Amino acid sequence: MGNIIIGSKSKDSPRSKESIREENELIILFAAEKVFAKHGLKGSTTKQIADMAELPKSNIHYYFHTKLNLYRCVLESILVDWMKAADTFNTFEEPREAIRYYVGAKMDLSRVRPFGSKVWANEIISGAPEMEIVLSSRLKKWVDSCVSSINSWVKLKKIVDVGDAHTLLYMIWATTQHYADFDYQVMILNNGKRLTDSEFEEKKQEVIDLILRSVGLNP
Amino acid sequence: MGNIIIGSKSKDSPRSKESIREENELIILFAAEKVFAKHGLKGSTTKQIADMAELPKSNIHYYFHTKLNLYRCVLESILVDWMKAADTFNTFEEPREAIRYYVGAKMDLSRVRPFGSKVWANEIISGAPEMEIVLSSRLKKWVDSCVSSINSWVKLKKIVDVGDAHTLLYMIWATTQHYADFDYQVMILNNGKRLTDSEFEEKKQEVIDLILRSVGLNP
DNA sequence: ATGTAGCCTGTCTAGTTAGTCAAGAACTTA
DNA sequence: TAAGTTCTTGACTAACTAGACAGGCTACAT
Repeated sequence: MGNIIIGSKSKDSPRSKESIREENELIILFAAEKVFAKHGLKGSTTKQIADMAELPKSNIHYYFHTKLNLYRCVLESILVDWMKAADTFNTFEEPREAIRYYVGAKMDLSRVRPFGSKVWANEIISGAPEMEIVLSSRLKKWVDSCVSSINSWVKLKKIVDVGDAHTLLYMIWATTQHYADFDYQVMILNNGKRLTDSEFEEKKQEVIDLILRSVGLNP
Repeated sequence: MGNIIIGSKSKDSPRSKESIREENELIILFAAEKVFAKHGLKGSTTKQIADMAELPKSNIHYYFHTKLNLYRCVLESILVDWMKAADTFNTFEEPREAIRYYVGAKMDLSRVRPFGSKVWANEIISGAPEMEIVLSSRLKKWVDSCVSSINSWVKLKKIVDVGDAHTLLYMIWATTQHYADFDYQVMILNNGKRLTDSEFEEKKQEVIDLILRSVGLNP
């Protein structure tokens, strides 16, 4: 009894120090992501996070010292996933494939990790007080390379002239992240039912097609 | 001296009780919109709002009683503007004009009232605890009529088959509101400079063109 | 087995915050 | 001008919160 508890502490076999820290940090990060997504940095309390993680509040402070530090760790951990998706944009020569894969990857992220997207959304809406440097360095650099990809496609007449390439990029971000950030609204307007996996795959394809057409490509 | 103070209290001529209440409520609503946009409901303090409004904290409570009530009033006041823009969608028969005007109106709102958009974004991200009823009644009804407009355009072959009409609607919302909600990010990626009015007009046109093309219309 | 380093947690505290209240100021009306 | 109403505001309070900390516990090396 109690041997096959998955994702929980086993009371039978002792855990190594290393795995204890690793596991607890992950549990806390995951719980914090959820709570921060719902209430923002200031609106979240360490008690809420502790309850979500099913740990005493002191543990949160033991592992992450301060709420702000935990918040930054959550943002960083999300960024890792985002950057992976971002890479797909520059691994394809042809705009059709690049857009298809990038939009698909962003939609998948919205589905799999909606809380992460929400935490970032909150952070940006609040004026990115903690992530300004990331935005103006890492993100800016990636966006610049993206913009020049798009511009080269325009020059080669592979897509129509979209004007400022940022506009296209914003449309892609905004639309894909909408399914994470505003999932509650999407649910209500879907007659109160959360999108099923197959419904979501449909929407993903529709979004890809809309965006492909928006740059003059036939899906 | 002090007679021509615009938008501020004159110390010379006494104000009528009626205008005092009206003016102060507006000042507080405006200040609250700004503060709530930045910090969310829980993250904002009545002291911050009071400071923004340049009034003692007690005045906030005198006029709006509780923070939650003030928050609801802010949301309601934004909704009025949103619904006005929403109306434009159904006043045009032709999809090209309907989309052009609706997207234009939403972009203008993002420019003129970015804080309002942010407050709503925060509210939806948090699961719309205060505005659930508005979403599932007023908004749902409007969206349904929009969706049938779009579907009829598809049936009449005026636009391409976009699949679920909601997807198109979400793309329009997400993209236009991006310029309000993520204005800070937009600024950073615009080399740290806020978009000028004429730059914004350019982007507005680009967004309109992207969306028109996405449904198979030639801008 | 025994020491030590790291894990765990209940309790405490200093600081913050929403909302109250009472007393006074300003406008209104008769 | 005098009474009545509404506006204004500093001071206060009860509730909450981030974080500190001491003392106990557990793994692990020697």
